[in-house]
Amino acid sequence: MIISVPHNDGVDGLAQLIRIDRSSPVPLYYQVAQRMQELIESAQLPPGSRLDNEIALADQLGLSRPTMRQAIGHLVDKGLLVRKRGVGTQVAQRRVSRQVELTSLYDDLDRARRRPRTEVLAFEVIPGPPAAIAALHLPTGSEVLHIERLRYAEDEPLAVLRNYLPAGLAEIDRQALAERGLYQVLRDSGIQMRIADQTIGARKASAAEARLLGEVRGAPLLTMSRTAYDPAGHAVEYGDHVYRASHYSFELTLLSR
Amino acid sequence: MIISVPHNDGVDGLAQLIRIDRSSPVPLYYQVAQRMQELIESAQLPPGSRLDNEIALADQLGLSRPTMRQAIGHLVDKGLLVRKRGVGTQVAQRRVSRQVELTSLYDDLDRARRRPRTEVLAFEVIPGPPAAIAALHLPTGSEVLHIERLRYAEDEPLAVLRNYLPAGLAEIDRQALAERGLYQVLRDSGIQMRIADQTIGARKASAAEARLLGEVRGAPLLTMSRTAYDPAGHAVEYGDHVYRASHYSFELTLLSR
DNA sequence: GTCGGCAGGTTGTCATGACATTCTGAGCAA
DNA sequence: TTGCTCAGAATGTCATGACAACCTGCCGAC
Repeated sequence: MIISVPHNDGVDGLAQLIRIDRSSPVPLYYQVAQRMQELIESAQLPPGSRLDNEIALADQLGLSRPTMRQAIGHLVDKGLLVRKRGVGTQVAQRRVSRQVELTSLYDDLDRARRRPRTEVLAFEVIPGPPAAIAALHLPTGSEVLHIERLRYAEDEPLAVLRNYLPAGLAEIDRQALAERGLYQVLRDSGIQMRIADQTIGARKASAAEARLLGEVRGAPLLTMSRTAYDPAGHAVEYGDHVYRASHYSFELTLLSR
Repeated sequence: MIISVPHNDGVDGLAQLIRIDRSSPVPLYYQVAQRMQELIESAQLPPGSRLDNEIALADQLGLSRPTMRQAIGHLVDKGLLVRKRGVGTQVAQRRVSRQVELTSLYDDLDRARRRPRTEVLAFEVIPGPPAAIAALHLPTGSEVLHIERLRYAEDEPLAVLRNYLPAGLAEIDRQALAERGLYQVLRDSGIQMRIADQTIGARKASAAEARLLGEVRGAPLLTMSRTAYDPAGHAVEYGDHVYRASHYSFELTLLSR
């Protein structure tokens, strides 16, 4: 009788599914990581399947072991792979839903094909309100660009977005804001965002908010205030947003360690 | 006249502030990373200060460059350091507030000295409700441990916590739950949690919830449902929590890329 | 039959060396 | 004075080699 090897869902020909272009400027480890992520997300590498050991994989792909390890480590950090010393490397059991990243609401809606639309309610340079000044770590009395927008999804009002940016940070066009998300506009201006602090809470809608959002007064709203920083740690944006709780919720993935 | 070197807040004797113990089982890169994190958090390495280059640092500490890079990379991932190719490595401008991790509310309150207290309302094995079954990816009809708790902070009711765990996952003592947080109890049982999916929303309080939490009916509540997975990707816990919006908000730090 | 030790396999850590890429600033030329 | 070029310096990438720590399963001893 033939005993089937337990848990052996191994993929022998992983190397055949990955092509490496050594003339590309894209780093080798990144090419491998990206390709492996595609394979995992397309279920060609199903959850639970075991990879060959690092040395064999590196050998098959014509890479060194550190490079292969770097690729695998990248995916382990993302939670797509699980490594166990003395055992091996497996594809993690579940598909990871995309992490809530430093994206704007607009990008999220756009990806979800929810037909985002934006109405710019205010767009002006003003002396910074104390809350914005404090969040952006600016000297008292500094001027800020104040933006207020009403965001729709599928022609239904969804959120009121108030944002404050240091005046003169970037060339921002009011028209661009009506067509794209703030974060996309910032990125197009060369502003990078690396870290953000968020606070998520809830409260009742004021009369004005209820009117804008098509809710009754006192309806529960989800609130999110966020300060975003560039790679050097300088604050570039402070936002104070309210969402219709009946139409919106935040989804996020936490990684431990 | 002496021209001061621009931006040179360099710390020469970094090596003198770091001691490595080669006989320790703790990896060298980790010893270095941990010590550097201490120095940054204690402002002995102030924000903006520049580190020596990797090769010099490695040399000063008697390490190889890859090891030194691994230590620095660790802190870059945490957002404590900023690396720029061709330029150097600097301490990031702002102090990073602690990331919302896979901690329970109890741990957070305990750390904040808010005197958490727990009242266990329900503790029973039941046939799994559909929502819990789906979240935990269990076969229909499976039994689950159902826990319902009322959490206080400083003798003020704060949240109603409903949790579901696969039956028989761990030895859980009702008494332990009254004294510690669920996550601490799970960790003590050897259950590890690596990834969690969370959804945060808001809604009005039901009559029962309002009574438990000392709010009026219709008061805004913050809701959080979470499914936590162990390193292998198996669901270990599903929680459905409601918080008094007037007393609680979520704070989290997002890192991009 | 059960327990414990041992061997083999796999990932974790660390060192050394080399070259590529990128940024900054000094110095030269217009 | 202004703009361009280039050298220096720093990080980014990759290769090779070696040993350590850990897990699993086999196999022998009791």
